[in-house]
Amino acid sequence: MPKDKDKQEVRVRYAPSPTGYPHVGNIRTALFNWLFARHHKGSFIVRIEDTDTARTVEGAVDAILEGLRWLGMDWDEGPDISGDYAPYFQSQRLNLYKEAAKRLIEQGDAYYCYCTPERLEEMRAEQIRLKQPPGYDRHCRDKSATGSVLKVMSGLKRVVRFRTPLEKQITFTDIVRSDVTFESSCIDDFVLLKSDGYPTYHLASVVDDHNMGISHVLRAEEWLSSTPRHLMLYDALGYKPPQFAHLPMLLGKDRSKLSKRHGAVSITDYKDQGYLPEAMLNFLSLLGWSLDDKTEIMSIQEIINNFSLKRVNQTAAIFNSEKLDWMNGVYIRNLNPEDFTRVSMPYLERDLPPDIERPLSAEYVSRITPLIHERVKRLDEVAGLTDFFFAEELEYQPELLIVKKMNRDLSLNALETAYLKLKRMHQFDEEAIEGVLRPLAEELELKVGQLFGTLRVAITGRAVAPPLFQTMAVLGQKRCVRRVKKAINTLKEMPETAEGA
RNA sequence: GGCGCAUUCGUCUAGCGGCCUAGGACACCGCCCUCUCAAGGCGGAGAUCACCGGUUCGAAUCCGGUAUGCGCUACCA
Repeated sequence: MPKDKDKQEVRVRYAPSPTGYPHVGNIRTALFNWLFARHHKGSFIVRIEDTDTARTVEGAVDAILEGLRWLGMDWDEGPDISGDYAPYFQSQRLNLYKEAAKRLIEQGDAYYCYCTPERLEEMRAEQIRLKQPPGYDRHCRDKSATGSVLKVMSGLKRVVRFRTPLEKQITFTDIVRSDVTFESSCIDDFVLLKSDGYPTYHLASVVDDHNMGISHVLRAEEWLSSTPRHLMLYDALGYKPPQFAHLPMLLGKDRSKLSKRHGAVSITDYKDQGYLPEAMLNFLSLLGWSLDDKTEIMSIQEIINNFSLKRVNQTAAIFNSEKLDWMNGVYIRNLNPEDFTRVSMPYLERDLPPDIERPLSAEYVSRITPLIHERVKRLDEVAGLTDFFFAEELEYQPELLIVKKMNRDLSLNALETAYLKLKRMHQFDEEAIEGVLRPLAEELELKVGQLFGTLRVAITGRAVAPPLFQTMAVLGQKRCVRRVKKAINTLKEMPETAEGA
């Protein structure tokens, strides 16, 4: 047989359930599916698994799609754009599942179960008490169907359960974990159709993956133990199963499943904190996958070109945001000045104190942002790093004005001398300022660090700030002179014996 | 409890029988650069490759067991 015969088109799917925010672990799964599809020039499909009516959250679908869009992941078929296998909401495909369930019942591979939740709970409690493996006791498995007509007529709720083969070995080859074997004797008669008419994940995903022509199922490792159930369903339904690849999970710092108490877990949180989508995508791609032993910073295209399930590892990874911060800094520094200003703007508008006039001047901002560009790891730091450029008046912590190896009088003298010099300047650009201040240090017999440090506090109100001369040039002569004056006054109000911080 | 998967520096990872006295990156420490902070450069510390046996001339790499972690064991996905 020619090789190409069994080479099928790659069709993968991301199948989130809209029960909350788009979790990064979940998004990482979406990413691997997307990378796999794009690498193989296949299709990436988004399918909404809204079969749990109780847990469905309003707006969750939009948030999920928004997360994908933000990262630049596009889909070929999905809830908003439809496609050849529409609809892409499972809640709109109920007939398909019902038909499948009906067929299984007729074939004898499934049956109605009338056990009440109360009975099931009691049964489970008893099993746990007796240290038996919990699971459905197959109470309704071999009940004749004749009695059920009466039960249905009397309004009794029922579910459809799979008639799990009692003794069967299920072996499959997982792309990332190779051969895995399960005994069907350890699997109970799981529910296929719930009493509300909705399918469980097991039935719905099998029916849809088959109907939508999915070639590879790439999902998190937590699904590994469910795979034999799915395989039995494929078998009973006469479907050819797809290939499976179970991806390593994402864990929190304490090695437990990543959740809200570990901090930000929603992809939207990362956007809000000022991570660039390219950095986020690069970082996420490296959680469980690697190109080689050294390459880390890669463009989306490079990742797509090189992505392979062969290089996906089997170990769960701890989501470590320190490294993300570093990587985001790299991406920020790689931005050209215009782009950095552009991406910073929304964060400035959002984070600067409310008393600062809006909208911000784009021209003014574009003169400030280059001064902090290489210092930023996250865009939500930008406002805190630059607020003194926008404030009219500064409030000083007096002790900051006395830098190390200085005292009150020395500082006062330095500032007063500088004040006079600055006031008299005709040109106020970076070179001119440096031309005045550098000789001044010598004149005052101070180290440049002492003079510039003192001035830095006077000009910015803080001990750590962007380079002095550039900062002053952006602020302008008037404001600089005014601030130095205020610093002088602040120092004068201090007792003569005052010490620096 | 049962079943399954996993186990290399604190973290992300490279490694697929000899290239490993285990490589890279983040974080950390030191030095250089320097007006502070960053960025950058250089250097350092950090992993008896979970443990115990076996196979082999030779094992992080193959096999078995143990331990630990994680997952599943719902009318949740």
